[in-house]
Amino acid sequence: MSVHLKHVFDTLLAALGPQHWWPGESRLEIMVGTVLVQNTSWRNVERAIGNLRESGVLNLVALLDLPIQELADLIRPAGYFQVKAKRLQNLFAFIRDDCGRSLETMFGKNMESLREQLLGIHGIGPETADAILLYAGGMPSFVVDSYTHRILARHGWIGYEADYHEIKDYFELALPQDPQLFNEYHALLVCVGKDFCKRTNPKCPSCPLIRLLPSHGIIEPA
DNA sequence: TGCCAGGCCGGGT
DNA sequence: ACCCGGCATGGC
Repeated sequence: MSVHLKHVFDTLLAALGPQHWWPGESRLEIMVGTVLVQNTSWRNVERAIGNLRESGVLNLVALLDLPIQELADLIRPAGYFQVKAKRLQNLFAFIRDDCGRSLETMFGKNMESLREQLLGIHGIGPETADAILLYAGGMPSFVVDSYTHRILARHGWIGYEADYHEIKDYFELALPQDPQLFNEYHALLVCVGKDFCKRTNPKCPSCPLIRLLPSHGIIEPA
């Protein structure tokens, strides 16, 4: 199995090249992006982050003082802007109250305990927590998303009923705990999803998804 | 024009 | 333990 997943990675990397994730110029910007991108296209998130940057509030001090309605108005293009504004404030409050307003302190924590703390924040679920750990913190926490689930299930590598942590374990138990590997792997899976999953019905098990290099070990769905 | 996008939460059964 | 609706903008 470990040979299998590493082989898939090598094949994807050779075919698609490094993805240079996560897009963003600071750890704080990356964290903001992980919340804004929840069930939303990255294109829309870019506009929202652009608004924050142009307004000069893309820093912790400013964000901690920004009234929620002003925050919501700035992130409007990302959709769900009222709930996401609250979720962002919850995350900022965690950094303020439980990390001494310091990202150094935040990511100096033990990964497992920090993950549990992040999951305790209202609006931060497993994917967002893992994306923060991996892409903002450089910690080896594999990120699972809907593409990952669909790609693996349609190849028959996992069942459709597999839950988030089953899939996370599937990768983490088979691969070395290398942040750079986890970083690139998740990014490549999303890239595959974007390029090959467009306009497919995720509820249709026979819908063609992956046509990438079957001769290299990535098989066609049944 | 309807469906989808790098989720998550709360209420109902 | 599921299943479902709500949240919302922009692209194709």
